[in-house]
Amino acid sequence: MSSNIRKEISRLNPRQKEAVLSTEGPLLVLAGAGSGKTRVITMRVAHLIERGIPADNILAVTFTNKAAKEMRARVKSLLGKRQGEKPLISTFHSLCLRILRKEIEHLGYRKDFTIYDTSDQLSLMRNLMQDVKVLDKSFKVESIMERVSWAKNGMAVPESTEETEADDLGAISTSLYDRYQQALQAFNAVDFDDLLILTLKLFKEHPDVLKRYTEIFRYIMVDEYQDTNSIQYQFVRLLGGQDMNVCVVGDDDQSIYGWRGADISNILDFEKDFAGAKVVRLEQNYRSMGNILTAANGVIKNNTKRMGKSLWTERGPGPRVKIIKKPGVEDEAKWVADKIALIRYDKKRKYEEFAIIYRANLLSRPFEEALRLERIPYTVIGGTSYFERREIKDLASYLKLIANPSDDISLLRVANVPRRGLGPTTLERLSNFARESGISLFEAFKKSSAAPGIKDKTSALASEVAGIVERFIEPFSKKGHMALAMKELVREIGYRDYLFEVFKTPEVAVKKVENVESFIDSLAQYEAENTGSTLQGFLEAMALTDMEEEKDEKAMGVTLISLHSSKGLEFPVVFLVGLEDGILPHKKSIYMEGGIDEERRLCYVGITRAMEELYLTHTVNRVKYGKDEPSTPSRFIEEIPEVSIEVLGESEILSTEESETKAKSFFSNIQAMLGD
DNA sequence: GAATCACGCATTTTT
DNA sequence: TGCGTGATTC
Repeated sequence: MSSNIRKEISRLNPRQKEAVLSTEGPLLVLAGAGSGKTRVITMRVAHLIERGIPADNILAVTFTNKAAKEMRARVKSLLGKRQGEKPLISTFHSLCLRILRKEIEHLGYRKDFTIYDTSDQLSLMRNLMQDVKVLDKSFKVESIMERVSWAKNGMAVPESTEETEADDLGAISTSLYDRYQQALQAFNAVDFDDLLILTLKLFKEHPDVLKRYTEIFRYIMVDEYQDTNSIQYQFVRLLGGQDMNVCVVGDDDQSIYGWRGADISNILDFEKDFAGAKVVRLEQNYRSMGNILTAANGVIKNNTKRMGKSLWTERGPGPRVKIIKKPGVEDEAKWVADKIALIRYDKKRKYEEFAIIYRANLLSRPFEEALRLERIPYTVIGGTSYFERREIKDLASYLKLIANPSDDISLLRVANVPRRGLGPTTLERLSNFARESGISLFEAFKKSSAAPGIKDKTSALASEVAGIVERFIEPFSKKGHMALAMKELVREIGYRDYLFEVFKTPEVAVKKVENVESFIDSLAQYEAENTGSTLQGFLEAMALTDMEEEKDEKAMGVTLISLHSSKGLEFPVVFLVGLEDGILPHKKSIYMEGGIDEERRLCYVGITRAMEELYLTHTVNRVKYGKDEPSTPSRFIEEIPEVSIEVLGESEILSTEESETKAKSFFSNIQAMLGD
C-alpha cells in the first residue's frame, strides 16, 4: 500500500526529494513559483506517516481554508488505503480556536466566547468612538481599527504615514486600545487577532499547557511561511518544542503582504533563528516557458534582501515576452480584448486559459467594457463585487446573540431589525443604563422599565426583543433542530416582510429572501454533516470559513484578477496590464521602507503566473480620476533582460516574431495549394 | 423614513 | 471621474 508513496517520491527531482525526506530538525524549503510546492508538502506528510509517525503527531498549517482543503484532499489521495490516518491540516486561526476552546480558561476567559469578525470589530470600534466623542470625521474607523490591530500584534507603525496626522491618529488609537479590549472581554468575545495572540499568551504563560501541545504536534509544517507575522513566528517557535521538527515552506520572493503585517525577515532569518536549520531550494519550474522565467529572474534579482534563487526549466524558451505600448487605457483594453479573440481563434484556446492581471481592482473597468463589447465572457475575481450580505449578517447576529447574550454588538445590530421603534436614542439610553448598572445590554433590555428616560411602551419593545432571544435559546440547543428553529425565528421576527419593506425593488428583495433560504440550508447542511453540531460550532464555521467559497472556483471565461489574488494561480496566457510607474510600483509604496522591493515581488508574482505567453502592457496617457495624465513605463520593465522580450509599438498588433511564423505558415499553405 | 445632494476619497485582502 | 457616505430636507 505504501509503495504508492515510494513510487511517487522516486518521481520527484533531487531537491524535492531532499525536502520530502529531511524529516528531522528545522527545515526551510524555499519553493520558487511553480516548483511543485504543494506536491512536496503533501508528500512529506505522507512520507512521515509511511515512516510510522502517527498521523496525530503531524500538523500542517496554512493561511487559507482553500489551501488547507486542497492539501487535505491531496494527502488523502496519496495515502490510498491508509486514509484512516488523518493528520491535522488547518489554518492558523482554526488551530488556535481549537486550542482556545479547550484552554482559554487558563487566561481568565470563558470557554463559550464568540468570535468577532471584521465588521463586528468595526461596529464595536464605532460605538467606542461615539462614547469617547472622538467621532471626528478626520479619522476613519477603519484606520483606527487598523492601528489598534497593529498595536495588538506588537507591530510598529509603518514609517511612511504622513507625520502630521500620524501622531493624532496614534494617540486616539492608543486611547481606544484598552477600551476596545475591555469591551471585547465584557462581551465575551475575541477577534481574529486574539485567536492567535491569546494562544501565544497561553503558551508563554502556561508552560505545562505548551508542553502538552508540543508532545502532540511533533512534526510541524507551515505553508506560505513568508506571510507569517511576528505572532505566528513566535507561535511556530514555541510549538516546535525541543525537537524543532519544523518544516517551513515559502518563497521570500513572493512576500507581498508586508502591508498587513507579514514580516519577510521571518523567512530571511530562519537559518539564524532555528539552530541547525537546513535549507532546500526548489528552483526547477514546471509551469512556465524559458523566456518568462528569464524575465522573472531578471526582475527579482534587483532586490537586495533575499535568499537568492533562480528559476529554470527543462521546457524550451517559448515565445518572447511581449511589451506593448498603447496611447490610452481604452486602446490598451481594446488591444487586449482583440488579442484574446485572435489567440483563441488561432491557437484554439479556451477563454479560461487567459488572465488579465492588474495592480488595483479599479483598473479592471476598461477591460470589462472592452471584453463586453467583443462579447468575450469573463469573470472578475475579488474586489467589492461580492453582494452585500446584510441579510445574512442580520440573522447571524440573532444567532450570535442566542449563543451568547452578552454580545452587545450583535444586540445593537438587531435591536431594531426589523424596525420596531427602538431608535438610536433609545439604544443610547439603554447602553448608558447598562454601563451605569454594570450589566450587559441584554440585561438592560430585560430591565428596561427601570432605565431612565424610557417610556413604558418602549420598554415593552425592548423586553420583547430580549424575550425572543431567550425563547430561542432552548430550540437552538436541541440536537438536529437548528435549521427548524432558524425557520421559526425568521417567521417570528417577520424578516421576509422586513426585507420587502427595506429593499424597494422587488427583484432585490426576492434575491435577499433567497439568500436567507440558502442560509437556512447551509445551517441544515452543517447539521447533517456534523454529528455533534452546535450553534456555536456553526457560527465558528461561518466566521472562519467563507460559506460562499465553494462556488468561486467555477470561474467562467477570461479571468480578471488583482496581482495579490493571483498568487498561487497559473494561466497559459497572461496579460499584465497598466505596467506604469505610480501603478506598479504603486505611488504610495514608493515612500515606504522596502516598498519598492515589495512592489517588485508583486511584479515577479505576476510574471510567474504565465505558462506560455506573457504580455506586458502600458499606456502613454492614463485617465486618473477623470484627468488625463502622461504615464511612464514601469521601472520594472527595464529590468527584464532584453533577450527575453520583444517590444511592440503603439500601432502594431502582431510582433515580428508572430508575423514571421504567420508568414511561414502562409507560404507553406500556398505551396501546399500549388502542389495540389 | 426616504429621497436628494454635496463632499471626499480613490492600493493590495484573509481569517 | 464615479462611488459611497453623511447631512439635509420634506
